[in-house]
Amino acid sequence: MVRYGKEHKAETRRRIIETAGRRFKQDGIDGSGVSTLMKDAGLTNGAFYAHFASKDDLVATAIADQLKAQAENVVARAMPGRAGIEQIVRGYLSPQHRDDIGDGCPNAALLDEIGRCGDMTRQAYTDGVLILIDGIASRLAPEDPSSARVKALSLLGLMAGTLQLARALTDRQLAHELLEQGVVNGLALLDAGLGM
Amino acid sequence: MVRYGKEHKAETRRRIIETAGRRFKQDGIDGSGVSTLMKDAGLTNGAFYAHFASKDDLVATAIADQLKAQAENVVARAMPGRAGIEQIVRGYLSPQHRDDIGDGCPNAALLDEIGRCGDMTRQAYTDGVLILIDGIASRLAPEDPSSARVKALSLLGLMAGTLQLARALTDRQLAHELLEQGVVNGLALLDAGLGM
DNA sequence: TGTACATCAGTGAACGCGCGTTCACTGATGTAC
DNA sequence: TGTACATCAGTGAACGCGCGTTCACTGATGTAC
Repeated sequence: MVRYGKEHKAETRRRIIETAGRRFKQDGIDGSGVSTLMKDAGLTNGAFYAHFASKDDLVATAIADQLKAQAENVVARAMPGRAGIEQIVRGYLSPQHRDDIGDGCPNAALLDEIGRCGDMTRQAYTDGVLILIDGIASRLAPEDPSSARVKALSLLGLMAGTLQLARALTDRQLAHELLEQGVVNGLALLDAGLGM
Repeated sequence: MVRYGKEHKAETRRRIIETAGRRFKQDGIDGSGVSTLMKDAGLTNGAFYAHFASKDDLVATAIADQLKAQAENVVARAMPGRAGIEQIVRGYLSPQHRDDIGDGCPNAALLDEIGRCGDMTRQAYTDGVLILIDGIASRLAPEDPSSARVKALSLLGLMAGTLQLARALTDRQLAHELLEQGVVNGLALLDAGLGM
């Protein structure tokens, strides 16, 4: 059953990182045990430490991976220019995204837990979020993306907080209205930047 | 040592709820064990179930209490009218609030974890957040507060997400710029509502 | 080509520990007579 | 006023369980001769 070679091991590691990313988003970091994470990847708990130094190591790695995937699959694939950001905002603050935590944004799923993590994880998060943000900033100000970094970051904060709030509310109708208001707010934030 | 009477027991219960609220915000819900929560209140673990049916029961109670306290101590005590909201936004998105999680906003500290909780806790949260929000809405539109509910809710989402993001970043300078941009965004959101 | 050995990804049981919860008990307070 | 008993807030040990982590072992694959 067990195949051999560096290639195979790297593939297994990748599988653990991806399934763990999904599990963390669904059940939280503290809510996901090593045995469960390994079972998700089709392995037993003992193999974990051949791939990662500790659970913290996996947490940092999985968060970095989630942000990278988001930059590549969501931000980079959106329509070019400002229209792309509008597309991103509408997709982010949609009922589908609200109801699909496992495939959704790691910021919305984990931000407050990340804030409680150690330096290593928070550094991995910071590096990852900057990559994500630069994709948005380069659409906001193509000639000078770094000037738009903070604005892009604040847009992410708005979106993540709004989605978290929509997920926490038991009143579906109110949550829906909140998401619509969030789109309005997000787009207004963009327009305020045209003269920057 | 142990005093007697319904009065005393209610006082003890109150102390548990308050210290637990602080501990949850600092270490997370999953990160706070019953023994630790009771030790915080100066008691031993065994007494817990004389006050609460389960940990979930305390979680729901503490979250409701936190939101009520925020409505009373922050929102209700701010300056009257729109100036009060501006005061709230600036205080919320300040470095002091970023660095004081224990005394800070329960939304910023716990929102994504609340989203993963059961119906009972999320219902308690929803009820509590509506009280908090109504205090803001009645400043936004004194003649018809319910029309401004969603807008007030979206302002809370913006503020909570921005503060979480500022807490998660290891780059203090960037976090500071984010908070300042968050204030700009929050105030712009208010102004967009004047013609409503 | 065949055989002996080295490599190593993954298994599964075990470690000490803290979790949420239960319960027999303590001892101070309040009540009855 | 004094004594006997009832009440009950809180103690602290114990329950089964899952946590993160360790490690002796398995068995398929690759290498040497």
